[in-house]
Amino acid sequence: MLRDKIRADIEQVMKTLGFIFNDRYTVEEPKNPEHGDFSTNIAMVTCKLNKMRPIDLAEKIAAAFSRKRDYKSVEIAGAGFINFTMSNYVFHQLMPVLMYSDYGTSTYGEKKKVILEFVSANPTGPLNVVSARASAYGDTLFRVMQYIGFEPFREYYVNDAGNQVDILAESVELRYRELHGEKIREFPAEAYNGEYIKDIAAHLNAIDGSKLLHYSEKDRLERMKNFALDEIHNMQVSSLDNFGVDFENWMSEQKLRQEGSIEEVLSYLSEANVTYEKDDAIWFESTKFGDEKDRVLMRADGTITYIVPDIAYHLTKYQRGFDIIIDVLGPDHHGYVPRLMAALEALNYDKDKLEIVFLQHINLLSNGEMVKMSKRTGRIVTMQELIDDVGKDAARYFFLDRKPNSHLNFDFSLAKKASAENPVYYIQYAHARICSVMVKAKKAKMSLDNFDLKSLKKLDKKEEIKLIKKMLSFTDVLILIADKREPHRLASYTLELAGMFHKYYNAHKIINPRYEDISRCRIFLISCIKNILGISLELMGISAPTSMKKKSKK
RNA sequence: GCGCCAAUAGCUCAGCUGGAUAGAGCAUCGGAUUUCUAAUCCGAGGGUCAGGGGUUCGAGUCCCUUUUGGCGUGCCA
Repeated sequence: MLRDKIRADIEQVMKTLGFIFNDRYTVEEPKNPEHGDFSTNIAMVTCKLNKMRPIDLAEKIAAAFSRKRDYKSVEIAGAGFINFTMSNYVFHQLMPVLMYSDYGTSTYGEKKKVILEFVSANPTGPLNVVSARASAYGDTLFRVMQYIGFEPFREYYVNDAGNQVDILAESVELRYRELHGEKIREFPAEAYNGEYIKDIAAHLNAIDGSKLLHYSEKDRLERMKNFALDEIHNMQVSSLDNFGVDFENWMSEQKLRQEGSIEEVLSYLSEANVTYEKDDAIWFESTKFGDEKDRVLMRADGTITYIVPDIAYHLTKYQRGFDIIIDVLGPDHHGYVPRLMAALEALNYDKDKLEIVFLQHINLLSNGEMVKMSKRTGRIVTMQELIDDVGKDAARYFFLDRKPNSHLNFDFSLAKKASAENPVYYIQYAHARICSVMVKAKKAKMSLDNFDLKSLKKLDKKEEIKLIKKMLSFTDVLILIADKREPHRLASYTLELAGMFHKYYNAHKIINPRYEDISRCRIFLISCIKNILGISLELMGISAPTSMKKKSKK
């Protein structure tokens, strides 16, 4: 927010002085507070353009700034940095916006339509912790984008057709027949073997009883497939709901197929002249577009491979008019990107609109030992278990607070124990603490009614200015998150703000009956902090409690 | 073999389009409550940013290379 002002001032000075510049320079907040509030490298970046030594150029620019009231001091340091220290009133003047309940919103996104596809786990079992990571990531990115003026749309693609779901049906069938006294000697290795399959079979049996035994195999499996898909879908929806995640749309592959999209894709590709027949199969010449080998579209037996509906699905994203298409995928899918891109290119779609974000795997540990997860064997830790044990808030924070592209180790048993030490409590505590102080303030008859904004100048402590600065940078953080698709930055930002508050709280008394003016200014300040913590938590899908229940110490 | 991703403190991880003395939490050790919630705060120790080159005023960040690990390289999805 302030950064824009500094940039504008810098460019105005450069123009007045007749110096050449481009937008390659930066304005940033130096780590070292001795270097002022903001710092720019413009003299170093443009010295060659202006044929001057960086120091000399910096001198001239700084001199022009010294006449501006908003700047307390402008100094040159290092190889040619220009360090700005703002007058305190600049911060104070901006403070009222920090109180707005929609502080940070903007029109930055220009109503661009964004489709965010995430989770999209196979409908063959309960969601696992990997989906929890995807949920936390996708949903928070969605909320932030929406907050700053994009028009995002959450979508879950359901692979409810094809091989995997046939195996699902067969797995249910085995358990069903078991219920009817049949002994299954050896459960096939490729079948789904989790307890939930038994539950589904039992549920189905409770409804249909033994009548399915008299169906033809085809009809029976069809019934089992649809029943299981339904049950699992409900399980997934409920876990996601418990995690605070909703989708605008669930796109069914079955439906896509029924609508004839498969035939469409096949004919488009053949019209584009990029298919051929070999070994009785139909191939897509994806190598023409950078893929490492050609891909089969239709097998000799007339069934299609998964990539056809996948292409069809992606075409709908274009046809529905999205400006930005974001796929959030697991790392085991990166091999498939080139063939998808190849298809888009072959069909003349703008592949630059499609962005793929890869979330790296989670190494799940239990008591320090690696847990191998597999849906088939049923050895998985489900998202629901995670929510039950760690709590929605902590779980969301935990999975959000790391950049998408790094692997992460998650010790499940540790997380259960350590939940009280989770940073999310630190943040929530800051929020609750402020609420509590405000209740106290009310009792002390110190309200913000008739508050004179001019008195804010009494907030002149170093920590106070730092806090205001931090809050003013919130708008920049949100933009950065949306642009770089990195919602983990919100977790870090919120943690930092909470930390700054806790330090401030310990260093300075907020309510002091002897200094009512200052007290009221401080109440104003912490109200702003509370506001922004609340907004951040809401964007992360984490609750903002007004009080914390004390847990007994161990 | 080829391709993608990663490697930062004992552990888990940050590090904004390249910026000045690389940070936080946990763990370890030592302190703080006549005071608005101690789920807090203050302090200490702890680093060859995997190794080596390069680009430039300046590299944890960009490029090349080596090493290590994960994943991919199906007519599974």
